[in-house]
Amino acid sequence: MSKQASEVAQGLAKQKGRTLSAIVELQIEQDIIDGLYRPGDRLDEEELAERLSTSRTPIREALRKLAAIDLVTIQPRSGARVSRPNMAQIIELFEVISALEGFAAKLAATRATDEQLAAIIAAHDTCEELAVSGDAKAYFDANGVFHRAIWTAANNLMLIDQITAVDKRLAPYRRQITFHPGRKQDSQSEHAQIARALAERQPEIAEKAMQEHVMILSDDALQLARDLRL
Amino acid sequence: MSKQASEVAQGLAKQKGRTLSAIVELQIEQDIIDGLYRPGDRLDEEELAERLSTSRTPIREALRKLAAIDLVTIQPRSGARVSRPNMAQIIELFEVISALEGFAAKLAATRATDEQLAAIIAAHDTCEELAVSGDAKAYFDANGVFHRAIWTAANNLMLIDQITAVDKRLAPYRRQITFHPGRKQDSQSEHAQIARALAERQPEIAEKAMQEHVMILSDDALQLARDLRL
DNA sequence: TTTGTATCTCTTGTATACTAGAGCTACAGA
DNA sequence: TCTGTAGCTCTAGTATACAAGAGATACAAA
Repeated sequence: MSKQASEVAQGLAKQKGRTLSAIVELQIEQDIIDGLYRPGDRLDEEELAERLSTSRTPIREALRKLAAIDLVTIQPRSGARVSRPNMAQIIELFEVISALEGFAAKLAATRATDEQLAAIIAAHDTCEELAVSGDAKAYFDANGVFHRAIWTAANNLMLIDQITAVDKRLAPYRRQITFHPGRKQDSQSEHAQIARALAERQPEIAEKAMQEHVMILSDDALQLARDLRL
Repeated sequence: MSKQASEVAQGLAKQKGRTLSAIVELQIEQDIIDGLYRPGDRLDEEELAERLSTSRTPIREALRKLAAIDLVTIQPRSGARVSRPNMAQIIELFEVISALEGFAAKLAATRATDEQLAAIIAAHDTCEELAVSGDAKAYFDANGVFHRAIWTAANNLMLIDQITAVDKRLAPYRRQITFHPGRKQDSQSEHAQIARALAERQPEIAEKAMQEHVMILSDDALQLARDLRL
């Protein structure tokens, strides 16, 4: 885990106007989302401090912030670990995000500007191409763009914050899902249904379609979590 | 602001198994929710440290955590203030919480145990009594109990976390709403509608009723925010 | 009077030193 | 061998010292 991260860390040019604490926070968060640190991994303060060439103070502040959004779990006098939700909690998180993303789709159906709608369609088209030709990683990224385009079209920044927060916690599990064979095709037809509902400005249909789309991911994620012996 | 808080702070018996940092966090959070610190108020580290009889370190960690959940806003090298969402953001937050609480009601309609349903009805009855006889503060608290009973009946802990997080941010605005004359009666009939839908196990109706109930609060909160010249 | 700038102050950001509790280790007794 | 406990070690929690940037202040020039 240390080699690659270390190099990334060295590349951290001291950014202006940002505190070390904030830079460290972003770095650790990204490492967790990227899977460099996996759920359950210990996050030793001194080790991190050395790796990121700072004192423990900014590390501690960063860990506290990550703990506040539940990406990290701190046991008093024992230390920080990457949070490892159990199966029940993963299901619950997917339920929450399905509700939030469903709501986003519902709002988007009535509020999306023409440009925002166009962006959604464009993202959908990209997914379509990559579903056939591209590699799994590319499709995963394109999928993210599609979803975020819908969040944006809801025109509610607080909602985006909220979805993003939950999304981060699910990242370690959600990441691998689209790699499953056959899933891409299914996902595409679901996306198509959602995109159509949005284009036709049908809030209820868009909401329901999105909710179901997300909950199907939940099943896959659970399978994955099971494979990882959670 | 300092007098009352100071006394509260002195009352902080050093709790076992809890870090100072955690105690301080809870204290500041409660002070914000209680309205002791109002949106926009400056949170001076040294002043807080003296008030709570600690060094700056636990204060800083607490403030960082509160900033992570957006209850506090930190401007680098300038300090922390109680977050002050603008009107648009308040509306957005109410939209988000209406979606989440609506979802909770929907889940509760199918998942609530008999005991949980009984608790909801009981809370509703308490509200009913207080709407007629009690003071505003008592009604506000009972209202909270009613809502939380529904969150609980959704049987999804992550959802509760999420709702709670948003609820905290709205606390300064939501707090005064039930004080408005006449609102209590309206609120009660809405509660009755929700309770009935839950008892009859009708998810869609419960969801819609809850969503509307919350969005009506939004209007009141906005009026309040306007009065406070936000 | 106003505006620009230099300096100074005051708070925050970071590092380091010190304290203390959790959990491991090793040894003694059953 | 197993179990309980003493103590030891190692990391986290807290305090304090030091650095640095933002914003205030005061003065000079237009």
